[in-house]
Amino acid sequence: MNTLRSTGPYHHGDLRNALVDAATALAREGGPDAVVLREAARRVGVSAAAAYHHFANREQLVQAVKRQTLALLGGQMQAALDQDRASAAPRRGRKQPSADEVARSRLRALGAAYLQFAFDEPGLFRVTFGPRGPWPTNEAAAHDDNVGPFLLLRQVLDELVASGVVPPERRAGLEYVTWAQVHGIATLCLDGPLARVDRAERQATIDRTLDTIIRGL
Amino acid sequence: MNTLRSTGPYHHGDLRNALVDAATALAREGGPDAVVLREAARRVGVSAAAAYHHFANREQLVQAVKRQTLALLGGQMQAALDQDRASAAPRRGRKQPSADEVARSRLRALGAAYLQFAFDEPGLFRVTFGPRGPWPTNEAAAHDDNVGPFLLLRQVLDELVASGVVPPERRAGLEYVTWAQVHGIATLCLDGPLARVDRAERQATIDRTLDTIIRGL
DNA sequence: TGTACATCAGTGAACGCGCGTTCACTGATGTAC
DNA sequence: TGTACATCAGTGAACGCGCGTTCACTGATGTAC
Repeated sequence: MNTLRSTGPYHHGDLRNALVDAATALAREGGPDAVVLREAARRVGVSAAAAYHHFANREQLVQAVKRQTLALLGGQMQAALDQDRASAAPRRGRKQPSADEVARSRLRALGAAYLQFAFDEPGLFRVTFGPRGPWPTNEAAAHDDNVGPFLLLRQVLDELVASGVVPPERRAGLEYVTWAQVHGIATLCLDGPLARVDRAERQATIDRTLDTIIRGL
Repeated sequence: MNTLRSTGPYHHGDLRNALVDAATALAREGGPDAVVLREAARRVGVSAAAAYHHFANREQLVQAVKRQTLALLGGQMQAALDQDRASAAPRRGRKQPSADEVARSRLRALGAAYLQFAFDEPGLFRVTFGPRGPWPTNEAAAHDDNVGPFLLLRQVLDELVASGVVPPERRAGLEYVTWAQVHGIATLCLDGPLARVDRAERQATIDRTLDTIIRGL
């Protein structure tokens, strides 16, 4: 057992990020109501007042958590797309999938990744897509190779048009229609009537929803 | 100006309902965080402690608001169905719509009514379908001629099967798929990226969503 | 018809809580000269 | 290389708030006899 380090250096050095991480952990553990500025400061080992050198108020801290969460979600959606591409790569003994099959598969992968995130991280999901404060924008969450969830969806929908699955005249606003479908089922599963059904039935409903999204294109 | 009635009768007579109504008004005005037991008591003109003769705790009061809201929603959905039936009634100079057209129209009316309710009553909607506490059950909200939103949806989906629009093998779980679609777009419009777009664009997205629901059947 | 009494539905004061935020302050850091 | 000083990033204590809930109580009601 080591000695407790009761005091660190006077200046933290990266307090802003530390607070966002602590607040994110709170959101993860307990959802919107659990994101408490004082508790985040406590976890970092700093006075509550110190937070006000980095955030104007609690709401700004929460917004930072939302942005971080959206970036995380974007990463997982990108990873799902990458994996989908890898598993569709030509191998001997398997026929090449057609362009429209590929595009459909990518949209499904995107939706499945969104739902997987909701189930893996219900607290973060509820904070990010809850009724309090604006939802984080794709632009705010995107950086480096992470282009953000919304742009990924946009790209895949464009592929669906290019491959002839979606008639161009139906392309407008399709981001929102598809997002709503997948978001709605996430909500029903997390907080609604599907929250208490068993895994298998829930998965069946999810599959049916993804089928319906594809069919509705 | 009349004299202020500073004191009423000692016994209220219908305090439980009065508290639920006051709490519903709070929900309507300010959403989940605004449903404050003390304030509901204040509005009714009664001590906060009196509420505890009718509710075990705040959560029970909120649940009552949710039930009342679901009943209200059910009423409006029923009204929308009635009106749809009336407007589809045979008149001279108009051809009789086919059974599958009728069924589709009814589903659309149901979805439109759900969305209209969300926009008319965002506070109630957020309380009822929010992440805190279970969603009210159809059974709890149904009474008298009000059969509840979920049962209405079920009935209309059955009509879609009967009229051949929906293949029977696709009927299972369809309540949740369609509910999710319409609920998702409500969420995006109320709290999400569509909250800040103008009415026309929002309406266009709603129409596209309803089209997509019908097409996806 | 009258009365004792159990029960019901209120009161008002208080408790304990933990939050967000502000304040006057101080220790640490870095830069101009 | 040293030093004065502005600035930055912390501290700890306090404020004010309003909430949910509990407590001992009292006024009103209805029922048994």
